[in-house]
Amino acid sequence: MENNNNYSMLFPCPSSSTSVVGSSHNGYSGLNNDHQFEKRVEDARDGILSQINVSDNKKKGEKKARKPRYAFQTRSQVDILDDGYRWRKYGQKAVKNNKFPRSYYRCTHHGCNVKKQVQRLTKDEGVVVTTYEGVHTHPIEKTTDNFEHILNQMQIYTPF
DNA sequence: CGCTTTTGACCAGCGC
DNA sequence: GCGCTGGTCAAAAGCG
Repeated sequence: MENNNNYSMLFPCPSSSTSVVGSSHNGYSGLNNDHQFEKRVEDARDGILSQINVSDNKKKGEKKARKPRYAFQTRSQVDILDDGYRWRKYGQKAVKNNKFPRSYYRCTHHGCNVKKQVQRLTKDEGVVVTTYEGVHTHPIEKTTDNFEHILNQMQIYTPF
């Protein structure tokens, strides 16, 4: 992963968080290929979940099939990190530990019930924690061009 | 006209 | 048993 501090012109969106997912959807094709990346992210999820964990089953002694959760921290000015899929915001809640509200997004796919939640750190506004829930079973219909740029501006922290 | 976003309320689960 | 936090859904408004 390359740590590029340049992320100013990467996002074509002006400043609103609505136009990104609504009118112009960018594309990519990396997440599915970055299994190793997800693995690390999965590990990091545990640590992050300690803060945002709610009612989900624990890691041990679970009988039911838990949905894969991938959490990663991203350095971005914008909360909305377009990964190529269409996301519909279905809720927003504020967490006590964070002064910033957490946004809940859901994939608007037909049968694709992938959920995504974005949370910012109170300490560092520039750090955005994105947690993906579920796996996309639908191919991406867009180009990787934009996501490649986004990846460059993404600094994945793997302290574990 | 369609789609997405927004805010509030409700429900569920867990803790004490 | 009650309270609290977190999560989800619902209805309405705005924008493209």
